[in-house]
Amino acid sequence: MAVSNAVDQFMQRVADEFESLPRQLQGVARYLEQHRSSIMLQKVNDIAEGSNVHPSAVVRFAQRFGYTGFSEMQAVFRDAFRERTEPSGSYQHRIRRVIAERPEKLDETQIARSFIDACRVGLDELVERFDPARFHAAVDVLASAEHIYIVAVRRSFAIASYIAYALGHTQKRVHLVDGLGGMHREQIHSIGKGDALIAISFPPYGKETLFCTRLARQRKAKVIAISESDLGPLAAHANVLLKVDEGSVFAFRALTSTICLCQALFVALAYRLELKPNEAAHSGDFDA
Amino acid sequence: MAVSNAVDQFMQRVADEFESLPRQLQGVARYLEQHRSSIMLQKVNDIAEGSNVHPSAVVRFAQRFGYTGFSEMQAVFRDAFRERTEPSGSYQHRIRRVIAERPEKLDETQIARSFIDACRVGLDELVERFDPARFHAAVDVLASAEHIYIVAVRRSFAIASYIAYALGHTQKRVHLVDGLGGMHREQIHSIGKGDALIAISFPPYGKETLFCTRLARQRKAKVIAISESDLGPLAAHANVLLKVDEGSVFAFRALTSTICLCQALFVALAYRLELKPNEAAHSGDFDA
DNA sequence: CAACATATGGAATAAAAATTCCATATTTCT
DNA sequence: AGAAATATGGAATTTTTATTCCATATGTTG
Repeated sequence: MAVSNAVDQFMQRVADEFESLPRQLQGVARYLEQHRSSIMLQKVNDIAEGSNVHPSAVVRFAQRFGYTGFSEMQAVFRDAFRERTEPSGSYQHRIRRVIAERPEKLDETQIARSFIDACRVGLDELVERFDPARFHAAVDVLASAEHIYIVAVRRSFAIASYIAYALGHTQKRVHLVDGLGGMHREQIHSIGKGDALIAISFPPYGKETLFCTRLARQRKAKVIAISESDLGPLAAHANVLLKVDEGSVFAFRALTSTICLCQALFVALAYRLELKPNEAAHSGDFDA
Repeated sequence: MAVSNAVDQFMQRVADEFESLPRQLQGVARYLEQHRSSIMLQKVNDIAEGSNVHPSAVVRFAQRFGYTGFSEMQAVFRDAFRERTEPSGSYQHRIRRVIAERPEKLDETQIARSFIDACRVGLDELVERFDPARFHAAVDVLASAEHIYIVAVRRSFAIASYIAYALGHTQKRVHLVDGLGGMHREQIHSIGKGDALIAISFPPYGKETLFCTRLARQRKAKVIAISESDLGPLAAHANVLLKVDEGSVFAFRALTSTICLCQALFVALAYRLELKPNEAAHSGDFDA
C-alpha cells in the first residue's frame, strides 16, 4: 500500500502525457480529471458527451494508456472506489484467501492478529453507519421505562447478561430473561405497557428471542432490537432497531461491535439519567 | 428522519413488503440492504450471484417494486450517489440541515462516538501489545485440557458466559462457574490435575474469582488469567496471564478488547483442534 | 391429493454498451 | 500547396448486459 491508489497513479500518467495528446483526447483527460469520483458509474457515452467527443475517442484514449478499451480503464476507478468503501470486505477476502492458500502455515499469532484486525474494521463501520436518530430513540425508550427486560440466547446471551449487569447500576428494574429452568416464557410473562424489552438476535434468530419480542409487542411494551438488518424477523416487532454488522472472519462471528454499541447505549443512558459518570461507573469499585 | 433520500425511501418500502416476498426476493432484499452503497456499480449478475439467485429473479424484484426492470431500479442508487457527491450547492445545504436537525441530539451522538472511538483505540493497543508467546501458551493449555472451567464475576461474567458458549462447540467438557445459588465453591470444587481454568478479573478483583484461581492452583490445574497487569493478585496464581488494557472512557470500562481477545483465543483453539472453520462456527447455524 | 397458484431457473431474445472499421477531415511538414 | 501523417466521427460489429418467455418445480388450498 506504499504508493497511493491506482487512480492517482493513472491520473499522474495522464498528466505527464497530456501535452502530447491530440485535442480531443486532452478533452477527455480534462473531463476525467474533473470527474474522477463518478467515472466509475458513467457509460462511455456519458463521458464522450461530457467531453464533447465521439465515444470512440474515449475508447482510443483508454487504449492510448495501455488498456484494451474503456471498460478496462473504468475498472480502475471502480476498484479503487470499492476498496475505499468496503475495506472490511477486502479484509475478509484477504484473510479467507490466506487460509485457503496455506492452512498449515497459518500460525496462531496470525490468526489472532487477523481476528483483532477484523474487529477493528467492524468498529470502523459501526462509527460510519451510526444512526443518531435511532440511537437517540433507543435511549428515550430506556430512559422512560421503569422495567427493562433483556433477552438473547446462545451467542448473544453474553451481551444480554452484560446489559443486565450494567443496567443494574441504574434505578431501573432489570429482568434478564435467561431461560434458567426453561422458563423464558414465564420470565417475560409479566412484561407490560410502559416497560421496555431489549432483544438481541442475529441470523438464524433464536426462537426464544422472537417469542419474547412478539409477546412484548402484544403487551404494548417498547422493543429495542439489536440485529443485523431492517429486514429480519426482529425488525417487524421492534420500535427501535439498532443495526450492527459484525463481519464474520474465519466463518466466525465477532461480538465486539455489538458489545461496544451496547456499552455506548448504556453510557448515553447513564448521562441522560444524570447519573454522574462516577456514580454510574461506580462499577469500577466493586467490579469483576 | 423526515424525507431522507430516495434510496432510504425505497429501502423502507422494501422493508415494509419484505415479509410478503417470496424466498428468493427476500434474499435479494437482504443483499441490497447489506450492500446499498455499491449497488450502483454492480451488474445484475453480481447481485444475483451475491444473493444466490437467478438474474431474472433480480429483475422480477425490481419489477415488483414498480420499476420496468433492474436498470431503472439501479438508477435510483446511482442518482442518489451522484447527488451526494456532485459539487453542486447541495453540500452546504446538507450541512445546514444536519445542524438544524440535531441541536440536542448532538450530545448523545457525541457520547456514543467517543465511546466507540475509545474502543477502537483499545483494539489498536491490543494488537500492539500482543504477546505471541503467551497467547500460544494459552492455546496449549486449552488444547491439552479435557475439562475447562471458566470463572468471572460481575462485569466480566458476560465474557465468561461467552467463552463457555464458544467452547461448547468443541469436544472439551466445559464448566461455567456462574455462582448460581451461591455455589461458586461447589462448582469449582471438582477441578483437578490436567484441567484448565480460565479466570477473568480486573481491579478490584472479585473475591470469587480469586478463590477459584487459588483452588485451581492447589489442585494442580493450569490457570489462564485474563487481567490488566502482571502485578495483580491473579498473576501470582496464573500459569499464563493474558494482558488486556481497556482504556476507560467516561470513567467507564470497555469490554471490547477483552471479548475480542477471548474470541481470538477460541478461534486459534478451534484451528489447533482442527475443527474446520465451518464446523466450529457452525455457530452461525444455530446461533443467537 | 388434485387443482391451482406461485415461484424458479434455463434458454432465447432484446437492448444497451463498447469496440472496431473506415471514409473523411484536419494538421504537419517540406 | 501538396503529400504524409494523424485525428475524427458515422456506422457496423461485437460483446456484454438486461429482459422476457416458458417449461418445470414448489407450495397451497379446498
